[in-house]
Amino acid sequence: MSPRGHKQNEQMRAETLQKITDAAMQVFAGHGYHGTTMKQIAKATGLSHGLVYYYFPSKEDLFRHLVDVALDASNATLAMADDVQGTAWEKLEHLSAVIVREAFKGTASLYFIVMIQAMTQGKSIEGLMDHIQQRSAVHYGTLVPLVMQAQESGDATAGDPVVLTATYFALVQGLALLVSQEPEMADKITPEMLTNVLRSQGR
Amino acid sequence: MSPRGHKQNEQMRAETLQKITDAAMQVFAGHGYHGTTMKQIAKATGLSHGLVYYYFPSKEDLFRHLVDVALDASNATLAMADDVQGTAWEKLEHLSAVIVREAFKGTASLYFIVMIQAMTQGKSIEGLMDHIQQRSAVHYGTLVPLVMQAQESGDATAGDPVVLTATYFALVQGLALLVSQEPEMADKITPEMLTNVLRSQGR
DNA sequence: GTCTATACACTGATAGAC
DNA sequence: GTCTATCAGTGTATAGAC
Repeated sequence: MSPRGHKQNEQMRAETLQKITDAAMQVFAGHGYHGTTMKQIAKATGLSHGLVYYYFPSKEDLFRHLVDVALDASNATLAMADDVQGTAWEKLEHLSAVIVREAFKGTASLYFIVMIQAMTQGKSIEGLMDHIQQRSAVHYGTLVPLVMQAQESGDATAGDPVVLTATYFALVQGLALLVSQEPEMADKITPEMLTNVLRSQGR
Repeated sequence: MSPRGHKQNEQMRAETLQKITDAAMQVFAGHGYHGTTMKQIAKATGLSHGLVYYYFPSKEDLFRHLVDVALDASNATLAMADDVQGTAWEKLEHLSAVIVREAFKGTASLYFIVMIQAMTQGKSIEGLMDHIQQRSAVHYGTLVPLVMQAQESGDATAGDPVVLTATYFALVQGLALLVSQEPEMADKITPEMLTNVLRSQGR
């Protein structure tokens, strides 16, 4: 095999992997973990049933992969918020703007649904809940300090910053769920609606 | 059979029905619709597998029943908010207080999870989504007018009242999801956190 | 009303041809 | 790498005894 042949193979493999990931995200988001069959996923990719097992050893592994994809995306978005310049409050405003602009539309919106699926039916999947909890801790690690800074400057409302951050996440997830039911809502959500849960009265 | 015998039978029947409903709510909330087996439910009630089918013709019907129980509870809570005296804003504050006090603890918290299950994996259940959408419309019917009044008096923030109401519901659902993952959060949620999404700045 | 036993369909996963 | 054929296990639902 020539090096080029190798590279082509690897690229093909990556493409197929991506195709399976996308299709699986779509199907899982619609029917949940247990409600989704490997045949459905295979059909959605246009590939054969057995081939999916060639890329993922089991349905469970495939689902775990999707959860990690979703968590990676969340991490990336949160990390980005820290990179922009400005006060803590401005960073939070920017984060909210990015979420409203990107997270509720297209494929990204499915990430939230799959995460909710995992949270509400992941009991049967060994260690999944713990995995999510651990990786979610990273989210709090980046957002809580920002909220605390915003509290010190008087922009954010008082109270336990961890609870406040959790509320912010809760609203984002709730809105994602709403949009999944009524897609036309996606365009009506504004960044202010997100920041309002953090905002101190009188500002 | 004497009339008394009849009554006793009916009461027994009602009790068994309630027992199945409660157990099913618990199990479905933990594993989702497809992830739950009728055997699990039977085991949770302590009754036999076949008996559950004597009360509910199918797993689907049982699940539909649970969804309706949850929707009834939501309706009752919202209707109660309208009954208290005071301004529209005070009614909303009262509603938030009731939700925080009751909805996130005990059995009531399972209602939210089952509703979320239904929304995120109900595609396979014929007509369920439409049913939910229709009954949810009633929720909006009672809450939107309240929000509009609160906007006119300047208590609630401006913007499409329907979207604002949807955001309120989204936060409640998101918080219910949060509490299901971290029960200790239940005691840290305050009514103000709910009303904040509606509150106009400067009040 | 309640239980046990069973029929039947489906799904996750594997084996082996190409 | 990709496909088809197949198996073992499980789940819904029913039948029939008590």
